[in-house]
Amino acid sequence: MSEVVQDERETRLSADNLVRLLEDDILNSVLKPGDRLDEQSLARRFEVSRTPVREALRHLASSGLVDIRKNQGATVRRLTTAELIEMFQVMAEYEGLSARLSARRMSRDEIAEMRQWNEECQAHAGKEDLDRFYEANNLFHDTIFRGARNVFLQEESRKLRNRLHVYRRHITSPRKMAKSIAEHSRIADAIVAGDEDLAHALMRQHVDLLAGTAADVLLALESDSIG
Amino acid sequence: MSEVVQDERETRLSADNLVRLLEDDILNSVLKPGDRLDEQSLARRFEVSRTPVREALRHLASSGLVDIRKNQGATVRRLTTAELIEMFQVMAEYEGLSARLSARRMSRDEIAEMRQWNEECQAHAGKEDLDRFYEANNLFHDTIFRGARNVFLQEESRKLRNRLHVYRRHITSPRKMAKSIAEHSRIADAIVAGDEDLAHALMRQHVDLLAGTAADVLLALESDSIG
DNA sequence: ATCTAGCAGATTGTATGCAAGATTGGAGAT
DNA sequence: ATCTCCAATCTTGCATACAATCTGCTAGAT
Repeated sequence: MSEVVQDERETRLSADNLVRLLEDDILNSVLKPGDRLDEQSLARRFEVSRTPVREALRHLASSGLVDIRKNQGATVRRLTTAELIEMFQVMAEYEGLSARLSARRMSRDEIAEMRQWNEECQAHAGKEDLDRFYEANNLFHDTIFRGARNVFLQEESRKLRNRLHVYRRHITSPRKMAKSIAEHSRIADAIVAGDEDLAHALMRQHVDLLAGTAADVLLALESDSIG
Repeated sequence: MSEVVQDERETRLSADNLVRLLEDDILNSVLKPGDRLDEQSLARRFEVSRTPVREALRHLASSGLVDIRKNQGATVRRLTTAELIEMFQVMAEYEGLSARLSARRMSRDEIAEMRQWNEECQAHAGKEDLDRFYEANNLFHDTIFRGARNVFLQEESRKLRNRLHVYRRHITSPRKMAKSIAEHSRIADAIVAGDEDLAHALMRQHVDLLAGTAADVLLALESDSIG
């Protein structure tokens, strides 16, 4: 055994890998909003020099997950309530569009898959298994995004969902699950029927938890603290 | 005069400035889709080292304007027809949402401004001044984005509009100007009336030049070449 | 003549050194 | 005791050096 014992990961990490690793840490709340991302510490932790770390941080910055301020380093981005509302509104629009496009383009297989995931939602809702419901719910929506045949939309919504992920979990409440499942059913029906306007509208309403005037009220309340 | 004569720009460019300069070059077609972005050449041109150039390129890559492939350098991203259609669909959704939100929130001043820009559109359309029409048209839409009070939406649509800019100019045809102006009027009316659903729908239709089934046809034609 | 292998040049990816700006802690003054 | 100012330390930003990979050309074989 003369060889040096390697880390579990590959021999060496590169900048691209760092992006994913850091992204994961942020999404899984290992790194929390406001946490400082010190270049040297990260370099030591991943056993690379500062250069690839810097590049990874810049990348994360332009995808919105971290903040970089000149000569003051990077921190995990903290979202204000106002920003969250804004993002949810856009997310609702993405989802609405995906439903509209799916109503035009979805394949038989995907329709079956979509219905399958909603049944899974129902199963986990029955057992009040929040985490698994959340997961099945995501897969239901994913299927509709795939059915939309719009890679750009899929990618943009993926990025946005990543940014909202941490905050989104807390919103899923037990009693809303039943309501969600019923809404899923109606959305699925509209898609199968090819009624794109209905699919769009139903999906928008389904996702936009803060629909109606609630958003406007909160927006007014917090508008000073937007920075 | 013992001091060294400085360049017209500030004494020194930093990575952040580079992002904007390169962005401008791409948007103004100084750098065309497919062009190679050599790190050393750019470093010489801007009189900095490769490090900030690399950071700028990574930034542009994650905002979608350039492609970076490992060990093969950066090129100005070239969009396929299919990708363009996808992006226009999303852009239409952004615009639709901005109209919806403006119908709820737009101020009196902004309403006046919005109508002003459409009159400007009309003036330039009369003289068949495509460039100025294009500009006034953009400002009309900008006003609605501002009226929506959603910074995130505004920023995302700005990024997307940048990416589409080069391709978009060519789409504006003389005879479509009159139609646009009429549609602007109806959108403005819906916003003023506070009819968010109508504003949303009208704006979507207005922007989605490839609406209806045209997109699907082209998508089917090109779907093999999406890579 | 064409195809392949291998070497030379060029370009990107990473590491490290150095300068400029920011943060923090303490000493002195009020 | 608290506030202010200054300096030591630390961190980031940029430059340069080195390593790894890719590209393109040439030479040789079939």
